[in-house]
Order: sequence, then structure tokens, then C-alpha cells
Amino acid sequence: MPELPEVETTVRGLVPVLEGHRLVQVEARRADLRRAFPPDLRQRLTGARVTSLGRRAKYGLIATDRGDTLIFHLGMSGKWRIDPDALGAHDHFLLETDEGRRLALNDARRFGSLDLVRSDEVPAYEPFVKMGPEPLSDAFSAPYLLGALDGRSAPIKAMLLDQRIVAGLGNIYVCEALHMAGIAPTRAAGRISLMRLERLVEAVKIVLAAAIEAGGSTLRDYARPDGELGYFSKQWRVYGREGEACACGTAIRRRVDSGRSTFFCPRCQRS
DNA sequence: ACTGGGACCTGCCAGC
DNA sequence: TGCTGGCAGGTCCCAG
Repeated sequence: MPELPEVETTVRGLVPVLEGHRLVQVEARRADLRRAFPPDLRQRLTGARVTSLGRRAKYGLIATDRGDTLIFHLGMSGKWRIDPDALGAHDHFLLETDEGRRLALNDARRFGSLDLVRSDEVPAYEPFVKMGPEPLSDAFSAPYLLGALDGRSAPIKAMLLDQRIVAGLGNIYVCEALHMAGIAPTRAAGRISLMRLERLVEAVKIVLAAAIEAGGSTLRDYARPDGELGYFSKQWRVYGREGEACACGTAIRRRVDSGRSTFFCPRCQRS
């Protein structure tokens, strides 16, 4: 579920519950997700007030007045449940605020992560160190991409999924952006012209912004008890649509590389 | 250094 | 109904 737009939507949904509020209960119901939780997680968070929330790539950031930042990653199946009616087997980490609002970090596959770092050390947080620019920032531009992809023979799809090139894209939005830009996913990344990279950068920004917009429009649904953060409307043009007609009328194709599905239109997306 | 492939873990769904 | 195989939105590690 969670690529950049879903994490952004999640963070926005957490803001009204957490921002400005004190954490009165903190409970880890297991010791790890993909990595071990910090051993002093509970001690450092209990009693702390949340000062701000943010996002870097697919990571959510929750800063406290004690100078700590809780960094979460939702992996493939993670989500925050708000005021859950009952806890389930996959509710791994719990928070309760001074207002009595309760949050459960639920992650069936446990590919997610939870870390706590000093806020001034966030830029040095290991996953962030070699990360590329935010795709919605001005730093993610065609000239930047041209330089970053120079000499690379790997397919453009693989390069867009590489968080060191650009941080926050996943399988869905890469497929969608390549389709919008009319570029074949298998095209060698280093052999794409500046003009076509302009279209690609533009497509990435449009696709992500539209997904965030769609997520934002469903935010009100999260306000109800037992709401789950992270869902968004599925308005994909190619992803998950193998065999269906592209806007051009051609059947959308699916290919699999090392277990990963790529959806594309063989007519609209030329190499 | 770059590239491609597989591992990690659980749940769900189509097909038999 | 019950089993099996295939599939899933992300990283990380390894071998060539």
C-alpha cells in the first residue's frame, strides 16, 4: 500500500490526533519489525509531547519536545489504525494521547520499521544518507535526472525505483508515470533524451500530486473509529490492468522481472 | 561500480 | 469446503 502519497496521507491523518498532544501510553507488543525496535522506545516516548509530524520519502516522522523523532516505515502492508475497537494480532505498536486517542501500528507482513533518533540526527539517519531528492521538490528536475542516469544501462523503471536516484517512488507510481510520459519501462535509463526526461519528471509530479489529492479527499473517512490510514482511490491507468484497454485502445501488458510486475502499454510506451 | 535475482513474512484470491 | 499456487504497494543482501 504505501508509496509516497500513502505515507503523506497517513501523516496528514495523524496530525490532528498527535500534534500538540502528550503521549501517555506507549506499548510495543513485539520487539521488532524488520529491525529491532530501540530498547528505550517506551521510556523515551512516554510523557513526551508531539511537536510536529513530517515525511521523508516513504518514512513518516513524529517529533517530540524531548528532542527525539520517531521514524516509521510502513513496508508493504503497514498502516496506522486510529481508535481501534479491538486489537488484532498485527497491531505491533500502540500509542495513547492525553485526549484518550489511541493509535495502533498494524503491519501483517512486518516489512516496516520503527526507529527513534535524536531530531538533530535525522539527516544522518542511515536510510536517509544516500537518498535522492524528493520527487515533488524542485531538486527533482530533468537536468538532475540526466546527470543521475548518465551512463546507466539499467532499465529506467529500475532506476526510478532506486531511492538513491529519487526517493519515494514505488512500483505503482513508476508504472503510472512511465505510461504518462510515454516511455517504455525497459528503456536503458542513460539513453533517454533531456526532452523525454522533462516529460517524465512532469509525469512523476502529476501522478504523485493527484494521488495525494485523492488520499486527502478521503481523509474524512479516517476520522471514524477504527479508521485505517493509508487507503486511497484507485485511479490507475495501467497498474493492475493487464488485458484491459489503454486509452489508445491497445491491451495493457504485464511483464515480470525478478518477481516484480510491470504494467505498460506497448503502443503508447516506446523504447 | 553496476546489475539482476532472491529473501524476508503473512494474507488473500482464483482455480481445482 | 479445503487445499494449492500465485500474487502483493519495499528494502536489503549477494553473486556475477
